Amino acid sequence: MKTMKVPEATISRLTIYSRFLEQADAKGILTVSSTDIAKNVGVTPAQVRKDLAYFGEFGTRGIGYTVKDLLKHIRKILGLTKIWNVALIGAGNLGRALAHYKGFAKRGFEIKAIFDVDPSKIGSKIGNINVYSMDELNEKVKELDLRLGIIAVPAVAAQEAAWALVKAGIKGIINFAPRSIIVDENVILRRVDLAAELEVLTYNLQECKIDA
Amino acid sequence: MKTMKVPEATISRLTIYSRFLEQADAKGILTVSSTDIAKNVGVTPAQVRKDLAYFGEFGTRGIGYTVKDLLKHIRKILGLTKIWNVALIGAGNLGRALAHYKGFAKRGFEIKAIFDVDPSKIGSKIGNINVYSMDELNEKVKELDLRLGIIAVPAVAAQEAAWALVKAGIKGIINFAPRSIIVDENVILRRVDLAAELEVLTYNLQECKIDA
DNA sequence: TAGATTGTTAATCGATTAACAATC
DNA sequence: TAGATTGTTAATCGATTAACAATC
Repeated sequence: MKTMKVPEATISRLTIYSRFLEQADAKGILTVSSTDIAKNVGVTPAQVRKDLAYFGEFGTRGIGYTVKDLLKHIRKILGLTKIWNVALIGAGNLGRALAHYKGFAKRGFEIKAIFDVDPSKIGSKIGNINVYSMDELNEKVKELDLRLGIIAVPAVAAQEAAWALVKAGIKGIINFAPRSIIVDENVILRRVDLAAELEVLTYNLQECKIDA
Repeated sequence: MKTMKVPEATISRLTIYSRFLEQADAKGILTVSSTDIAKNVGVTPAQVRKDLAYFGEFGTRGIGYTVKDLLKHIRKILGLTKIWNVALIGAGNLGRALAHYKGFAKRGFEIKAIFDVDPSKIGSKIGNINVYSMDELNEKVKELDLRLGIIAVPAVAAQEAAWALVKAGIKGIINFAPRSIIVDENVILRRVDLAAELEVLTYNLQECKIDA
């Protein structure tokens, strides 16, 4: 293994491999080959081995990978060995759903506080998470050790929410609002545009004339 | 313009460009340059022009692009000139949120029916959308002209939901469950893994030692 | 040992960027 | 005309794939 720049796509795939490994582990499978992983997640075996090779040698030639070991290594690589506390901005429909979503906690992400500008929501609870005023963001980030931010506000409010998060010291943000936002360059920003996913489908469907 | 394979990434960027153009149009801006677009969405101007060049010549040298025209062209390219009816599988928290999410309807995607296996949910409504039994999927797909499917069920049920959608004739599917699924090769499948997005953040945060 | 599978290199493939003639 | 900006080509960059020696 030589140290070199790891493609972003490799990181995304590592999370996908880890999903498969969790399933395999749950089924009691002890060992998997790169081909097993590849078949399940829809990539080539070479791709799997290359992705892992950026970080070390985790397998045994002739045998494959020990499921539990590889899972542990990938979790370490992704920084998932501890709990990450999350600030959620926006207590609307999407925000409420994300607050309830079990998949986060299952992977070590805990939404510890929700923030909104709507006075009728401030002071309420979603599940057992408090909804605070945006004015309390700085304070709560420190108090609750919030490290990540999720923006689930309307498009017009997205940039402001991002600035507030950055100002409060949050270094990793996911933006669910359908608008491009900018942040300091030492902050990691990812965009999830739900409608955009559907739009890629419609492009492909009409392209293939399936729909003509 | 020569006809050649269009990268998937180009399609995703077109949706992002269209978001910016909508904002610009709302502000009354008549013309934008590739540099304007690029700055806003975080790519290079050459990238913008290349992406558009796959589909035609939409600009005027020395001037730029007419906002309304370019928006219309991109919508046409993406197949957004008509309404797409959507089947949503799963009436849990995530499903409920997606059912309420305004961003879909705003872009011509209408969730017309929700399906679940839970008898306590079947027959109820989420917003004004009926929740049906999975047994009714085939029938409703025809009756309501459903073209796209969204899978928002637990991981263990995802593959079964996918098969049901494919069997019902759905040709484009978005999978929100954190599990890889397979579909017929004439079906377009996209995966949205919410926790995976956070995991890419945590990788980057520990990588940069911001967090050491 | 023979069969299987890794880790790694080199070759291929594809996407992005830079540059510039065309032209408004 | 001079300045601006497109459309497009060629060059660069990066990621994927194929192949195979290493080795269990």
